[in-house]
Amino acid sequence: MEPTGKMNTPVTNSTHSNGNAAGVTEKEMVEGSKANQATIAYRLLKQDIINGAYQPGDKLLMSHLKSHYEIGAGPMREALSQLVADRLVTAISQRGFRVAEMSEEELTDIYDARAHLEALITGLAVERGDEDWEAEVLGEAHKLSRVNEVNTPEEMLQVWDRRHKSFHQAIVNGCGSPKLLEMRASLLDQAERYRQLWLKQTVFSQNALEEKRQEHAELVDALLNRDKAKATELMYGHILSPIPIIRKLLPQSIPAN
Amino acid sequence: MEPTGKMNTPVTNSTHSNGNAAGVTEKEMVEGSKANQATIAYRLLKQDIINGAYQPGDKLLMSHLKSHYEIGAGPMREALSQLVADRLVTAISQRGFRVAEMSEEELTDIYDARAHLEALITGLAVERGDEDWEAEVLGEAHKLSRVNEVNTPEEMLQVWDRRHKSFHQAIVNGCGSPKLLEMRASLLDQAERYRQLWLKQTVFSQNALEEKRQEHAELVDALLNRDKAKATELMYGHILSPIPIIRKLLPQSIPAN
DNA sequence: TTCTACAAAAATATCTACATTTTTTATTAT
DNA sequence: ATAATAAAAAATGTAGATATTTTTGTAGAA
Repeated sequence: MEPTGKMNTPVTNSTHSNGNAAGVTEKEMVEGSKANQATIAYRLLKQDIINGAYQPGDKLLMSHLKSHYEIGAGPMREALSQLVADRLVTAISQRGFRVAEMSEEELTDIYDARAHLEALITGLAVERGDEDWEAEVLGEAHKLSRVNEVNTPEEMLQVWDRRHKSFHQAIVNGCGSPKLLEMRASLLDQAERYRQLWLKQTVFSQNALEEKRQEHAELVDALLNRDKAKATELMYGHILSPIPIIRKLLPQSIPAN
Repeated sequence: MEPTGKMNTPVTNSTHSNGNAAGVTEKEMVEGSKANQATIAYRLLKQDIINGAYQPGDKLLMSHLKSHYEIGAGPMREALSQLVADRLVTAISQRGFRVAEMSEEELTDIYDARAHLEALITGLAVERGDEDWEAEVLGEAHKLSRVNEVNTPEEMLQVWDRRHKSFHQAIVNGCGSPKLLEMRASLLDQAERYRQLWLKQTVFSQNALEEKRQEHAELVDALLNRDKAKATELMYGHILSPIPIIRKLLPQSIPAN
């Protein structure tokens, strides 16, 4: 099956004019710049899978990947194995790689896990967050509430999504645990394809947007009042709320080629 | 620096006489057998890192890895990237791979995250576990309490560790969330090098062993009584308890070569 | 001397092109 | 239809080429 929709195209190693004026250490410079082929492939492919350029279950033919991304088989395999670890791709030895399937079962599990984890982390943030954390949360909440003066619907979607993510990120950043944040990030990546389905429904409905605004306001209120019980409960519900919408939109798994 | 201690040696593809008598589907057979080179490398290297065959910070020279595990650079890179995802290895582009450092900071973070997560999962298990779950927990608890009639100290260590792990696994299996279990497993892998330090101290001290027995008994009691609050609290404390011991044993990070 | 800057050499990491193995598809005979 | 076989496609692995980093050595300046 041919991939659908717009897809990433490899950039001929964006010269990335590393305006290295001064005050940048050797290490910082190097780490920021030239990634290896495997890393490039990983990023492009991950984006394309999340954005739906490939369908769940699609076979990821090495010949196609090589020519499309202009990357050799070795680095491409490296990228693919990483995506397997991320659960966005599945592999069977000697039979190659496929885009991970989506299912109602997985939807339920991911969101259940996310809700519990995000609630846990939020509770810790309430206990551990300092004034800077409060300020960040408030600031991001404000920016999110002001996503109106935007141009196209497409832009609206992207801006709202970006700020919504930042808002939640600001909240959880207070938890003080890098490991919990890593796990949360991983789960969020796994949820991303499902989230995309919900996003369109929500951002383009004044009703839904207003509802979210309300939830966020209550959340901020509980957070700043350091009401742990209320904050965790609100967060739990907030994360679970998209499930019914997504369930309706979930593509029926057609036995992919 | 030369790797220390006993280390895995590649097996010349264990012919693995696949006694495929009957009733085994094609798929089941294939998936169980021949893993590719990258997978083999991943398993061996992961074991060696966890078992301390390499020191934290050790450089993982491609030339050494290739010759020692008798695996080419391509598959080896694939394995290494996966270990980077597991946080057991770090990578810097064009400068290769190193065994991840260990630190008191990370110890604290991992155990904090583990304690919260295991408590969360235990709470869910109490709510969601069925009779089979109860039976499994009870059974594993019993087997763990009977780790006496063993031979060598080395065997004692291994048997106790294995059964202790199974006991905890039986508990969390009741939570009903594959994703939460995955995250827990990942965190457990990351904790493993720290746990090993604690294990020797515990298994070879009658005092410590008795204490653990006590904790486990209380835990089982709370679980079977479906006392969620008590079970989660006990579990939280149980997971955190090794920290002081490990902290003392933690090797001082010597700037590795 | 002692330090610094530079250049060359060596070591290392990474990638590519091709060889090999395995699976899948097509074809033919039963 | 079914099973066996051959051909094609695909996945995986290897060896060697290329690019990058690190080390070493040297000459000049302080």
